[in-house]
Amino acid sequence: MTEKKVSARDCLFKRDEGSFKKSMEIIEQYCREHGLQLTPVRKKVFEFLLDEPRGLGAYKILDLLRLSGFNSQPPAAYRALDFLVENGFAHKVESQNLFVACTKPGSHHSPVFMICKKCDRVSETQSTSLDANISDSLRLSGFEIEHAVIEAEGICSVCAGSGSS
Amino acid sequence: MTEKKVSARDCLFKRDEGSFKKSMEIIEQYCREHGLQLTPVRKKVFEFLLDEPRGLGAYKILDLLRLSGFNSQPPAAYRALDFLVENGFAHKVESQNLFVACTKPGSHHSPVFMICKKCDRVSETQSTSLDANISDSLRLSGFEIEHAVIEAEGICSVCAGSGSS
DNA sequence: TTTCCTATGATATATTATAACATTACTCGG
DNA sequence: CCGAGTAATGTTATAATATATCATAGGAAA
Repeated sequence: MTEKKVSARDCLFKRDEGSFKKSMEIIEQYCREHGLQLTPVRKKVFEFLLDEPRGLGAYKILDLLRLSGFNSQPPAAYRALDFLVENGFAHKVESQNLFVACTKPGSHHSPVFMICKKCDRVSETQSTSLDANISDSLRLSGFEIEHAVIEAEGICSVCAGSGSS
Repeated sequence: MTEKKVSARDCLFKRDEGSFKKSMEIIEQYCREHGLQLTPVRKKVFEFLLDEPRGLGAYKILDLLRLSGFNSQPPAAYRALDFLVENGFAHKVESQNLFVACTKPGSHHSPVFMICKKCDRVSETQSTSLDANISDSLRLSGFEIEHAVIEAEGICSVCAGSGSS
């Protein structure tokens, strides 16, 4: 299992500074406009998520909080994540019990994820048409969708291209 | 939360005997043909799943096994579930940590679920076109799908029709 | 019979998540 | 300033979900 994957080191990468800063600024503005409190813990957790394209488990986030001086307990991490998820700043990847930063923070939507089995990167697509298609299909059967979980596991284009099957 | 849902009693229902028997016969035959051992525990777990349209958690299954005289421990339930899932007789509903019987046992596929928030029933759609659509959409972005998790939460047609919003 | 393989038993523990109640900090009306 | 109300966080405990590990049993095959 570990053998099939590239190392964490190989895979870990930072978003370019611009993208990172932009996401943070977007949610800061969104919070100001909507009267939401982007407290230090919440902001820190969002930073962690922005910084890890493979997503983070709640307890990994808890570790990171502690490393940042937050002497937190599990509920602190889950509360921050609840806040971020409820307000559309982050998503939970249900099939992996991971949390990821949203690529369109503040816009409430049902995300579509692609999870690479080789590098573990979680990519959120912008495919609203896909989302709409699913809604339409199920609505035809009389089902009213409130929320959809769509998570594809496979090999991302980068890993497929690298040929090191 | 409990208030919004119909009672377990109201929602619980048995599949008609014919459907139940048919699913069991299908997997029995499939196992014979493929040299798979449908052991008593595995068969019992599949029966439980067939009997519960709302899906069952692993520990609920463990309870049921014990009530059936199986003095089992957690690994026994998970092993039986692994067998059923691996062979396409059951699915895991990732967003709910539940297991359900497959409506097309033995045919390996990525299921599409509709989960009703009112009655908790989990329905698997037969929409291969939808599945194909998702594959196509993501493949366009260079992602090779191996497995897709598609789970819609909302209100089923029965509950929507009953009007007791 | 011995070996091998598959399944199960049994014990322990890891991982993920929440309940419940206490405390802090800030706002707002008085 | 004071006190009430609210939102967030602290704190402790525990629930719920899942797996690692090693032991045992039982049948098939050499």
